[in-house]
Amino acid sequence: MANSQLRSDAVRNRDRILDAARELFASSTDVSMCEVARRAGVGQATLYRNFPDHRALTAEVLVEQIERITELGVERAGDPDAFFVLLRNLVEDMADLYALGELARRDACVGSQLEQHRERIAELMKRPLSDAKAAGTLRRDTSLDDVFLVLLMAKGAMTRAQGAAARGAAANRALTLTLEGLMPSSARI
Amino acid sequence: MANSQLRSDAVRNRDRILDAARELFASSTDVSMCEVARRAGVGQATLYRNFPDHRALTAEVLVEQIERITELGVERAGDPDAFFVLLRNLVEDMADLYALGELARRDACVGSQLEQHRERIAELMKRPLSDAKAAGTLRRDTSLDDVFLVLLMAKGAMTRAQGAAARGAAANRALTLTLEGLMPSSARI
DNA sequence: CAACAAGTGGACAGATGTGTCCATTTGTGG
DNA sequence: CCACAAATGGACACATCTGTCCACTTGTTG
Repeated sequence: MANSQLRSDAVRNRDRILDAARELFASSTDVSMCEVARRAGVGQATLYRNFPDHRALTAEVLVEQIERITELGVERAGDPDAFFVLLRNLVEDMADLYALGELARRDACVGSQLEQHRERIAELMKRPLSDAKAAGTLRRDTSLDDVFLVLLMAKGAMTRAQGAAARGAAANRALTLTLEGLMPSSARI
Repeated sequence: MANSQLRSDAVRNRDRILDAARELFASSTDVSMCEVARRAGVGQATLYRNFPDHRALTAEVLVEQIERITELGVERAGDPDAFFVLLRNLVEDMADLYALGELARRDACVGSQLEQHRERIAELMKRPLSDAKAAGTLRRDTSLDDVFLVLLMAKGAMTRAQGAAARGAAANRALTLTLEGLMPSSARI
């Protein structure tokens, strides 16, 4: 590990910084580096040596989130209704770290890091998507792009909700609407 | 009018400021007062006399948008498929002034002004909503809250789209998904 | 336990944004 | 056309955030 070259206190500080960042990013989009440092109980120099700028810190926390989500997903990969389970999981994870997605979008870390995110989710959902279509539980014209659209829609649904619980509820309702639709089947085109 | 008490050049400047604000707010969420003043070709003092702070300016532009949207809607009020037409209109309007919604959410102008917005849209959609349910073109368990959820979802769908056209497309796809659902009717619960 | 390099904290410079102030300009009513 | 109040513009004081620097502290290794 690269970590083994770090002094023990340096490792501890790095972890503290990431913890603080995770906590702060979860609830608010506008967090200054100064604030992160204070919350972590370290000086600014320490923060900036570990993460050269605001973007780098965001990226690191984002990557962690991605890892967690994809790991969680891989387990269900074979499952017949994996598509729906995974989708719900993704959406719920977003509810936990709502502000982070917001942050990632604003910072230009978006370019490299978020594309990676996208790629991994695409990889994760590909099989379940075609399985669900084959099983007849999903409309045949559903595309991978639609999956991302649904994620964004769920994210939008959380906008006005306060607190992780309310966000989760809103996201779930949004997902249900998207899956089942508002029109009765008899009125469909 | 309160305007009749203003000097003619003052009126002109006020309009210029609002024009500039509208233009800038349409494309970006992060606009400084300084920038608005420069774009409008007025000094900062002029800007600040008309709108005491950032919030006041946002609110004014927001109110204008609300007026336009609701007016547009009132015309179709009687129409049998008014619900769907209005929903699509609202969503498309949001695509035009995407950043403004974002701005409104961030500024605490949300409290009073955005609640008003909500109220007016609620008033506007109430009739069409129950008409559509009565006509059988809408699921009977659809609530007014769902309408707002759909708006937020459409807004979310626009997140990654660049340019008004792309945003419009994303929003429309989102609306279609929400109305028709991703599941084939045979697979519904 | 000593010596040294790795690591640290807080002060600081520079950039950017907000809102205020006042000397000067410009419409307007008589 | 004049006098005056309304309106203006840009400088400025104040706040906040970013990222750097350096004198000092602390872990580590022999």
